[in-house]
Amino acid sequence: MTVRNRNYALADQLLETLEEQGHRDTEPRRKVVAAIARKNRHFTAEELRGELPGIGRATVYRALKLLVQAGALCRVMLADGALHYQLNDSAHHGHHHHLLCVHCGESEDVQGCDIEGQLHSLAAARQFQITGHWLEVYGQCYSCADSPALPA
Amino acid sequence: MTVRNRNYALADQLLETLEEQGHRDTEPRRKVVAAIARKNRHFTAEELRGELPGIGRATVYRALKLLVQAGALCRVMLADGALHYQLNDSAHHGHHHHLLCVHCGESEDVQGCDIEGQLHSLAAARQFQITGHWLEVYGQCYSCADSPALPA
DNA sequence: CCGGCCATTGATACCGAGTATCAATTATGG
DNA sequence: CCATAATTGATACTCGGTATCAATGGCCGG
Repeated sequence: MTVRNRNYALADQLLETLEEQGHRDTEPRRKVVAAIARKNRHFTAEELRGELPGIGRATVYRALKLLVQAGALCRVMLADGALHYQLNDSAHHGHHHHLLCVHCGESEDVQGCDIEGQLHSLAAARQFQITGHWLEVYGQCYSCADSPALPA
Repeated sequence: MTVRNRNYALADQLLETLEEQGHRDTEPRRKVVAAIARKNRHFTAEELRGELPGIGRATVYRALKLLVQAGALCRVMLADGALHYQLNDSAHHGHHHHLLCVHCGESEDVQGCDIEGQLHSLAAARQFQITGHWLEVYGQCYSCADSPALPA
């Protein structure tokens, strides 16, 4: 499949997700979703908005919110505290974490970790009932590990 | 020790921390630090600022930044994404996590967890070199567990 | 196929959390 | 006590996000 086709397919899939949630298929929404589908990395709201001149600010933010709620996008917090959005590949729609490369910005998903279990036993000792958690992991990915490191 | 005295002592301690880092002992700084010392829970920057009329906005934010850098304060992210500040009790100046009660807002520190170890072995398999992480845990504390639960 | 209802849009304004700038002030060391 | 350097606070700006509200336009039922 060509890149062009993959993006089209992804955009359609995202739109479909929104429709399943009872949201309408509108022109501005199509454009936002298409721009997101073109992304191969996490991005900020403003970055996305910059690629969508003519589309209202609120519309972009609303679309992002809906897609996060639908589980198609997730928010990732970078090491510097910046909040980015990232497409959830369809296999990872559920709860998962990220290994974020502070060097190249790449991110890998992590699912098979039993942090949950560990947290629960820890919390049990304090009679604290865990309902959720947020975890981001920062470091260097395989391809960046050899490269000259970032200044400490 | 009375509450008043405890707060004074804490405020002095915070000021001292700043001086150790080479920062000056100024009137506005004293006031900011005193307001922080009065807090027994995490707070937002604007909340703090509201308690300091007459002190410039930038000054409040600058003081917060310095105290975070000095390790006397830490930033905690609430379940709703709001960023708060919290006094580090002197025993927990190093890296630690929080059990945040979404009901009463109380927070407990966690240190003795070996999430690190777990993350490292996980990352090793992917040849990812971890340099840091960010974790917040949400739930209900002991005293809130019996109380009528929040609407799901 | 059409009309109406209601979701959606986008402009505007607002908020919270910061940061940059810069002239005026002030703490502090010599 | 003076000079230097840090600090202050006003202002303005950024970024991320939400509230409002009149105007638009998708969609469904007739």
